[in-house]
Amino acid sequence: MGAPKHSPAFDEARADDEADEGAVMTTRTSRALDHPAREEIRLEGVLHAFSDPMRLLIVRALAAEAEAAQSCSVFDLPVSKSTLTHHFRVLRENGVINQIYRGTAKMNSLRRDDLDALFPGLLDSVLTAYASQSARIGDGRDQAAEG
Amino acid sequence: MGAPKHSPAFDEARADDEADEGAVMTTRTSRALDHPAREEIRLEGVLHAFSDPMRLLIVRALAAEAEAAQSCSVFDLPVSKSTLTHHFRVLRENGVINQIYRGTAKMNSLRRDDLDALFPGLLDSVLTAYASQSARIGDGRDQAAEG
DNA sequence: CTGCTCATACGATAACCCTCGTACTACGAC
DNA sequence: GTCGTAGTACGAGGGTTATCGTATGAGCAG
Repeated sequence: MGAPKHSPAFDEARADDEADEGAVMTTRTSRALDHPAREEIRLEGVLHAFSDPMRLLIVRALAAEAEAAQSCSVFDLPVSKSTLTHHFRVLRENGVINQIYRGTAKMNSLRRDDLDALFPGLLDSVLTAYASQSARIGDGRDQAAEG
Repeated sequence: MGAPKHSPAFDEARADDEADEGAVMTTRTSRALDHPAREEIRLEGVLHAFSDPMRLLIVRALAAEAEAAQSCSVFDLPVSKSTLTHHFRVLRENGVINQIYRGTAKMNSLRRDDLDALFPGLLDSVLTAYASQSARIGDGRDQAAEG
């Protein structure tokens, strides 16, 4: 699989678009994260990102709160923080999510516009399919009682 | 990936043909291949099966000739026979395709009914997305000349 | 400044995947 | 029976992934 390797190149901080009228504006989102451009997103990469149960969980949670980005820590997943960081990175590098720093937190949101533009219906199909499957067999979180 | 591990005692299908117990034997395809039942098909597995370029090629070819199953050898893929067998197995074990023996040949067909029933729209989304992406950047087969 | 929290980086480990070549079996034709 | 064709099994290689623990850096509250 020719997944994109981790490139050490970092873009300059161009996160100064949010004009802050507040008094406190010491430092805001100085670190930048590199996301693939819309044209760079590959179907295989997106499908690979979707093919992990943990990441499917994340995507579903993100889709449920599409209007508001969420920090990495609001997810109640049975993995360590390191693993979570890994999964978020996979999702970001494959163009599935957008991550921006906001103070110490990092807010995540689905790149719905890009995915819908590139692969119409795909994200919805996957989300619907996942919901349907979770209803059938549970998703390993709180559906443990199926007998 | 935490999805289905490969058990060491998995490939028992060939010895389990049970043809002697009054089987009708209308055809000589005594070798049986184990496919997951519809309820056994997992979304992660299907997405994983789709997340490989070679398998995407196979799925597209199968979808193009949906009415007729095709043997493994009609695919003109730049991989060895062993690798092809591997990919077909992944597709079969994840519920994407159906394989039946027909003499020395093995006919492959998409499990469209099952996939559509379980995950409505997913297969079409993937096929459409793949066609669209192939038109954009080529898939290494027939879109090589874009200039 | 010190401490705290969020998240990353860095190894490290174990498992997995894609690819291959070679040897083998199953089926049909001669 | 012998041969050829279609596909598998086995075992290996090289690379990737998922998971973890621990150490580190960035930002905020005292």
